Amino acid sequence: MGVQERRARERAARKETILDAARALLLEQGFTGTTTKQIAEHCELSEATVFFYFKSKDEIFISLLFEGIEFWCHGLEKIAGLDLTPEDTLARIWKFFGQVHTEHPEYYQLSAFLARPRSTTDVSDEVRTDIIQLSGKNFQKLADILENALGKGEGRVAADLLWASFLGLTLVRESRINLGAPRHPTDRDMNRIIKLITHGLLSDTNNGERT
Amino acid sequence: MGVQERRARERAARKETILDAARALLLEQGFTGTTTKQIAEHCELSEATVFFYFKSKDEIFISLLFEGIEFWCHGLEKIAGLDLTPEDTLARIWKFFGQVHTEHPEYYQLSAFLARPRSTTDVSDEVRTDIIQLSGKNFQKLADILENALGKGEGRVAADLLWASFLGLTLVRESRINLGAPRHPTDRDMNRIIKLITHGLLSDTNNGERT
Amino acid sequence: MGVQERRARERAARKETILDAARALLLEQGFTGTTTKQIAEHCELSEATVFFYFKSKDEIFISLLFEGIEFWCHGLEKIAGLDLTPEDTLARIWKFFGQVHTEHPEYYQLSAFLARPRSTTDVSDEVRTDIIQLSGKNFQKLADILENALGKGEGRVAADLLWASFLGLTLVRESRINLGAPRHPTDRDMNRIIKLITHGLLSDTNNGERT
Amino acid sequence: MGVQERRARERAARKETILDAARALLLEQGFTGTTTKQIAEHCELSEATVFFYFKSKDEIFISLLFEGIEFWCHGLEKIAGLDLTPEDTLARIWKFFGQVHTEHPEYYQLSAFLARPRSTTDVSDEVRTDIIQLSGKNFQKLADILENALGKGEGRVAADLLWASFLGLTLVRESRINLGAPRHPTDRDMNRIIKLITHGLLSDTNNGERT
DNA sequence: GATGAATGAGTATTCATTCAT
DNA sequence: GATGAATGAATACTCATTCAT
Repeated sequence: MGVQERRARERAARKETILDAARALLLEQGFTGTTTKQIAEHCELSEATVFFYFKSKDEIFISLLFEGIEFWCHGLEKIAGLDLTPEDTLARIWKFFGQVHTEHPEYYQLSAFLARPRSTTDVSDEVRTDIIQLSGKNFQKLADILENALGKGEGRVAADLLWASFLGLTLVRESRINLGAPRHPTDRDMNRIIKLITHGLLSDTNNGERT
Repeated sequence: MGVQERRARERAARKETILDAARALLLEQGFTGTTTKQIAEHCELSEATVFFYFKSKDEIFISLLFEGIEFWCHGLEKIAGLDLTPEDTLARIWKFFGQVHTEHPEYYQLSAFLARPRSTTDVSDEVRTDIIQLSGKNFQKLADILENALGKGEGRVAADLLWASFLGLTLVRESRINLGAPRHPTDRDMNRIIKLITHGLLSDTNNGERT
Repeated sequence: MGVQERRARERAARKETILDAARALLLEQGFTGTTTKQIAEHCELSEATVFFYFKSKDEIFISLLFEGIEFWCHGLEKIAGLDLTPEDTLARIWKFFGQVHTEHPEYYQLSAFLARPRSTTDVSDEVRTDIIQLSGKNFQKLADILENALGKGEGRVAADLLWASFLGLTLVRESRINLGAPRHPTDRDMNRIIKLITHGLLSDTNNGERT
Repeated sequence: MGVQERRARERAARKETILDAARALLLEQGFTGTTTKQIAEHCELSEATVFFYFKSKDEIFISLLFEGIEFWCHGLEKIAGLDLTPEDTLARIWKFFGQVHTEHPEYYQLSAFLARPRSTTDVSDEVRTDIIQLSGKNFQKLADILENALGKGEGRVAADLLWASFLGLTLVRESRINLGAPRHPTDRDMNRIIKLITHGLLSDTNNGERT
């Protein structure tokens, strides 16, 4: 028994090692830009061993994605359980986004991977459905939290705004050549921005459907 | 002379054809995912001809980037020349972002391309500097426009917020599998969001440096 | 024009070079045993060049097969046009089988290739249908020739017997380790055998359906 | 001792399991087309275990071959012991060939395997010699039986003819795409053919060495 | 005995790029 | 100018085999 347990633990550890390598490389080079050889070298294993643990390159990145989705799920559940003022709720969410970015920085890139249109070895429909469903649930949870905090049926739009802003800022911040600002947004900038958004969301009394 | 002129025109036209093909493919498949063969087929030329007009694959995408930067430059200059209320300025900028996305949708993707760290045929330092400088100027122009409209030294932060929000929303909107919301933000959502941002930026009186 | 013609000729010649290499290797090592690298080395081209002329490994071997089928077709047509005694007809056919074996010795092996059950990049249904149809026509032609010579509705069975005997003898003759006889059948043996078969077919008066 | 015996029996049984799997796969996919992983999966063992019982992939197929050779040997001895008319002898041999094909259908394919010229882990010379010797003995036995039945020094040629015809017919019959006849030879066809051959062999009075 | 893990050497195929015509 | 032909270096993935437990 002890043997089997240890084996399972070791196996899990190796898998995680491989995922860590893939994560790092994905961030720097994107999906097509990352090769299985690089991944293997990065974790000092032979390519064949990588394929012993994962059936294909795709499977590696899908595993990464599921890890990210789960991280989201836990984080949002924790926030939902807290009892905070609207302002603090927004701040807390923003902070959580930062954590996602710290611990699963590849999460943003993965959407690009899944967006590939006609790739050959494409993700199976089953997996695709799982991803969509789980992601959808996560987003709904975020919208619910915001709806609770803000009321006014703005939860969904607020979720869009927060999530997209953070995503955009993150991308800008990470790219080595900044196509926009001559310096990347700092943490202070980020704080300033969430305050502006908060302000917009909270003081927004006279909204409505005047498209 | 007339002959030379015509030649130059034809040459420019051919180059544009190639760039159009590259643009379309870049959007669907990313930089590493797009092959020179695909580009050649897409514009019904031989690969060798593509390489006659552009020294390398990288050069094609860099040209694309410069086109985008120029588009930005013109657009922002036009906006700077207008005399609008703060609210309308924000709306106008948001609308312009939409135009960038319509006519140079690849612009967002290109940052990923430039972010590659150790690519072999890497962009020359000279080119890199050009890109940074021109992009920086553009961003500064945006910040100036916003500073004029809002005052309070918030131009730079406002520029970050607007640009990042739009970038994030765009990415979310374009990805085929939505990792966030179960449905992609609509134009209506986009409008709603710029209103929220506007609100935040304009009514934000008691801001300051209380991180 | 001259240029294009020459190009076409050169192209055809190169293709034939590759096919020759493939033919030789197929005979020695079978389909899965023959690698594209070997083929390339054998005709002193790079692997990439081989793939420039043929879309895939499969395509190479299918081309080989079609060459063989065509060779059959021509040969049988010629025989059908002759006016020979039954005995000479059989001898002529047997001799033709020998020619097939000399000039397209791989033809026999190719059936094994096509027999592969669940191969991934399998032959397209279209191609498969072509092969079956053309081969079937060839066989029918053989059966017709034999029916003309022998009468008695034995054409089909005679065709089976001749063809299978020759195929079997050829395989036995080519294998390096003989699983049967301690020496391989010689040309003299082959002649002796066709005489025996001829005898059986011609003197066979009291046949019938007494299974 | 009882323990040792049981062990030996179990060991033999395991080996046979592996050989059965290899046999089945060999038939469908050929030697190079069959992988040790497939063999292991087919008999629900780990690959490592397969390699515990057999030193190499080659050894597995060689064992298969020796089984076939032994089957031949027993079968021919039995026939040699019978006292039959020439006609019945031929029929009996033909029937035996059918049994070989039923119980050791891979036997035919194995010649191809052994024919490989420069395979890396090639069969040792010792083994090769064994195979040749044993096969040779078998064939000689067949020739002797036929010589006894037919006289006239035709035993060897008759053996060639019978064996090759059957081999050829079998191959044609098994291939999924028939390169020859539009339908595969049936049992009835097979019977018809042995009658023709019999006829040829028995009534052949005026033969001789007039090549 | 049995097996999970590990790997060096392949395996078909693709890619960006060059060059002679 | 334009292109068919050619290729070295990759690229994802497989294979037979070994070894520690």
